[in-house]
Amino acid sequence: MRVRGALVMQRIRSCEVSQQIGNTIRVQGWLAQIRRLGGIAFVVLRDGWGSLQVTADAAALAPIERANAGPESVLEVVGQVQANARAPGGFELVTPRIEVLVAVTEPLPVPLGRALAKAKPNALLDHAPTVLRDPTRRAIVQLGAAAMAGFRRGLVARGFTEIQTPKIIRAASEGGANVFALDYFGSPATLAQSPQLYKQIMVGVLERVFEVGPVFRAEPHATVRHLSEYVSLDVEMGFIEGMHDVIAVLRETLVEIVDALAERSPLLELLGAELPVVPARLPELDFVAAQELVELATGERVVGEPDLAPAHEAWLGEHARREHGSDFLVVTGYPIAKRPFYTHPDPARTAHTLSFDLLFRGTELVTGGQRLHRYDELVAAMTRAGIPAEPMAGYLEAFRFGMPPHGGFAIGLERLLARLLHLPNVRMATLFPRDRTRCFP
RNA sequence: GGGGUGGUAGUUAAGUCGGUUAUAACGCCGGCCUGUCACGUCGGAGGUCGCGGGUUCGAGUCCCGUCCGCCCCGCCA
Repeated sequence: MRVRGALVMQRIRSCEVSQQIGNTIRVQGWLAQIRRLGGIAFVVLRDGWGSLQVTADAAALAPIERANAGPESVLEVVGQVQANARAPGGFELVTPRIEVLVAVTEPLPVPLGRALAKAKPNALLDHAPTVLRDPTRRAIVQLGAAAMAGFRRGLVARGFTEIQTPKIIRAASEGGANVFALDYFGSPATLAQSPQLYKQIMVGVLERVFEVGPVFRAEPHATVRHLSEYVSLDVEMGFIEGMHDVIAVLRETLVEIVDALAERSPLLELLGAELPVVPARLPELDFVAAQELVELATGERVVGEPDLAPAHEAWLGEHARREHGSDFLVVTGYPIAKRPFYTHPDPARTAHTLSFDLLFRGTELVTGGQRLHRYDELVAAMTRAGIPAEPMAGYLEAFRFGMPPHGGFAIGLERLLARLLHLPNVRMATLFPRDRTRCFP
């Protein structure tokens, strides 16, 4: 191994350095910080996997001084890995030879590090391209990746096939006018609010399917739990006996997600996250019973209302914590008036449905349920909802030619992360959030 | 769409009853410091107080208008 000459040393990633004790290695990354103590200085080098302390004397820092290289400059360092109990992680790079690959000479718009915790959300989002480099911000991204990996792993193990459905579609998938319209070669089209209709069609093909992908909502809401574009973790499965088969898969999927997150415990610790325990059976509450509980506790008149208000969901979240020791609560049997046309009514009480919401720490995280699968019933439901059949011809074709009893659910990824990590705003769980007033960076 | 609230240095905030040169912390720059890991310490630079108009001897502060953001509700994951 030679530092100079025809042989180029292999680049070592920060996460591999602990296996290189005693070796002279080459590392590359960003200058996170220099702590100067006079004759000795500690250079913190960050790469895509973590960070590494480089211990340098004044002479070794000369290239940085010459280039006037400030925070976020891109560096290459060749040095020897030395075990040292005084170094973070128990090792450091000594006798370094530092080369400045890209010198950054202006201060960051939002300094990384401890100041970040106090910055306003807007400043963080405006400067996401650099702010995301902060270890706490990128940990959120990494945990999101882990959650998606757990979701996929669990479903694949249960015989589900991952699909990708179109995001440019003819008609609104959920009904309602809150869709983004776009020009499709001169014809009107919209961005998909949900893969709902397509994943149902695919139940007729593969029985069990799932999708990880973006959905688009043009609702003019402005709250800490809404985005105009978010990632939906969608599941749909055929040949169910009833809604509880769907809830069972949801529970198992949550276990898989939590397990995958648990494998990233350093990231969880960095963010102070507490993983929820998924109970052996998710606590369930009927919609009307939930309303009665809220009414009894708060004195507000809520029985008879078609939906639960966010404040009531928060109360129910605390109720689940108190009574069941659970961060999760399944609310079943929502009124049919507030559910989309494809929702299966409850045969025992037709004003209610075989559908459910999953509350996670008091926030609506999942919606799911059993769907209508008989063609005639579906057409009747569409007629009642005032949905024209013509744009839905493809959807209806699947049902005309035999669909089994089926159901599914969708998890909002950013909401999961926001509640998991106690983020004040769902926007903080997104790389580049889109909302009513933000379409940049 | 309705309601509430805010805009002061790169970032976060203070600024009293309208009164002299608009403060502080972090960040940035410079000095000192050989085991830091929120390093410490001394000094320095950095401002169209969102914008426009008005009241006043005098406006960050009061009034009117305007722009932009944030939070809540409706709706939703």
